[in-house]
Amino acid sequence: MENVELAAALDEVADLLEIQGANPFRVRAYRNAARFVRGYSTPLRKLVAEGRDLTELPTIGADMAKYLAELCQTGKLAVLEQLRSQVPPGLVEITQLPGVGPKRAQALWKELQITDLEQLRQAALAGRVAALRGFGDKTQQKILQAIERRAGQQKRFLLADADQIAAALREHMAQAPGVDRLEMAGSWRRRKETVGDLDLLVTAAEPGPVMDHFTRWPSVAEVVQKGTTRTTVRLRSGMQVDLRVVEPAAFGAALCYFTGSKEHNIRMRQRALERGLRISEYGVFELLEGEGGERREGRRVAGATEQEVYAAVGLPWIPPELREDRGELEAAERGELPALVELGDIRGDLQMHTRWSDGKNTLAEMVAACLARGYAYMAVTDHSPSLAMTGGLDPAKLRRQWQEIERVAADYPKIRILKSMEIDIRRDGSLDLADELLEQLDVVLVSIHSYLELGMAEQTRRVLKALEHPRVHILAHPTGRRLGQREPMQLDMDEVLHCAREHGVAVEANAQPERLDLNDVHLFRARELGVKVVISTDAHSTADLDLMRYGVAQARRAWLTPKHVLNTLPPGRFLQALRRRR
DNA sequence: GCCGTTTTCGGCCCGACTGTTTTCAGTCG
Repeated sequence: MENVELAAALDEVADLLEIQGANPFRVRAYRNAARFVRGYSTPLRKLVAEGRDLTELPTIGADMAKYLAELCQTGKLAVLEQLRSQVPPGLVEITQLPGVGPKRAQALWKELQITDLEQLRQAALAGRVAALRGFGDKTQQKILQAIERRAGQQKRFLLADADQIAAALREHMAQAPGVDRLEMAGSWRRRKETVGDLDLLVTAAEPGPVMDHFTRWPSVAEVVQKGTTRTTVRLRSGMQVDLRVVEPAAFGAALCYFTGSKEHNIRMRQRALERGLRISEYGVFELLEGEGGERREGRRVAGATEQEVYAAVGLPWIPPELREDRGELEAAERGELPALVELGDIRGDLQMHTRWSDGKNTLAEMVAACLARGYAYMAVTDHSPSLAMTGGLDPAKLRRQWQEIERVAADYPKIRILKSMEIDIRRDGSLDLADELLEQLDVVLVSIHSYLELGMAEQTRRVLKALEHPRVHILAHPTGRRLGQREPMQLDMDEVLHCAREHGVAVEANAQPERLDLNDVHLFRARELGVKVVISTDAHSTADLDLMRYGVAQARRAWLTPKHVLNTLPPGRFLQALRRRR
């Protein structure tokens, strides 16, 4: 059982306990554990198999350790089975409706015997929901609307799509009356692979006109709520946007607060309390002891900038990509925050396609585009023959491509064009190109495009076999996932990463917005194990070369510095490092 | 249920908005 599955089980326990009305702190304990497990880079099943003491991990106490071991060893969790028999699982879906939380879900269940969305819809249509205590006509109406459009509203957006909406929003809001500063916060700023909503933060003398300007944006489909400090709208695209207006003296505190993550903020506030301070979106305040021992807020000691807020609790500024409570506060405390890799550090792109296979641009166009981006080298990685539908290159065609590479190279002496190929890993783990040709390539990139649904054992063996081939340099988009479209392959990633390290093979951080493969958690694990990483765009056009920033963003979320990323090296050292096998 | 130079009990982050209420609970981020 993989970490994400363990986390899902713990989250479901939390959901069901919450509907039961359990102690909220107990519920939180399950959620904290689930969140930790989901983001933890080492598979817990391995630690369990080794008999390690899981209670040494944060958020895991005696009970959680027992449950995790049970899940790893049996695939089941008795506590969860029991809860499912006590609480109808359909209620969980009901709590996911906006405006319906555990309390109302429980009322619907106990008072009206409602256990799923369809029953709720019927009850609401019949007007029985509005009659419940704590509900009313408006709530009933909202519930109905939420059920009707449920499919559209749950989705998360690819980071690249969110970027487009964010840019348009920024342009509109920059023209709002009296707007001074304007920043996008939230998971967008932390560069998460998908974004659920956008948080826009502005400073303005008067909030009213700014809120009005915001709700008049043509892309707005519905104003969800509107106040003097916060307004929420839903766009025609389905994206929800929150606008907050704050005073300049609180801008940094608000930016921290709305950037999150929630867990990072909680740790920051706890840290503040330990120092006799209180952090809110309005600033960092002294806490004074009142007459009766109660604590009241004193003067504001920080708030205008993020740097100030962190400094107030004795920390350096922490890059947004790290704010996930994955050890960044501790690292900041020790003065060991990583100097994260930046787009400008990248010296070459190592996966791209041309018209020789399924790319849209010619080789010469791709070379000129790479040069324009300041790269010192690039790898031309058209597909191998078995991917017929992409126009994969057979040996004869490959040799003709080499001739063209040599011709084009003569015209572009400032960039090194590396002969390469994205070679398909066949079902049995063998490679879709003869050894004799592999030997003539500068860079050998391998990846899987077929039989994605094999079981974990077989799929893992297949990849390991490919990595053991002495000519292989890079494993591209290792899990094959496509966000929102295709689940990752069943793959024992820890085995794969260990094997990659053993054989000196680099793993790719594919920058395609719907791939981002490996993801941040796997890249973090690669870094821990000392596996080499390359960041590549997998470009199919010159424009795609600009996707590099999405790969870099995920690498940053994985704490990678330039020294972890091979394609930050100059050409000579890059090739040396790439070919160093162990 | 977790956690501890405020340790084995008693805490556990903070504020805005809405709707249903007559002073606040529920939900959300």
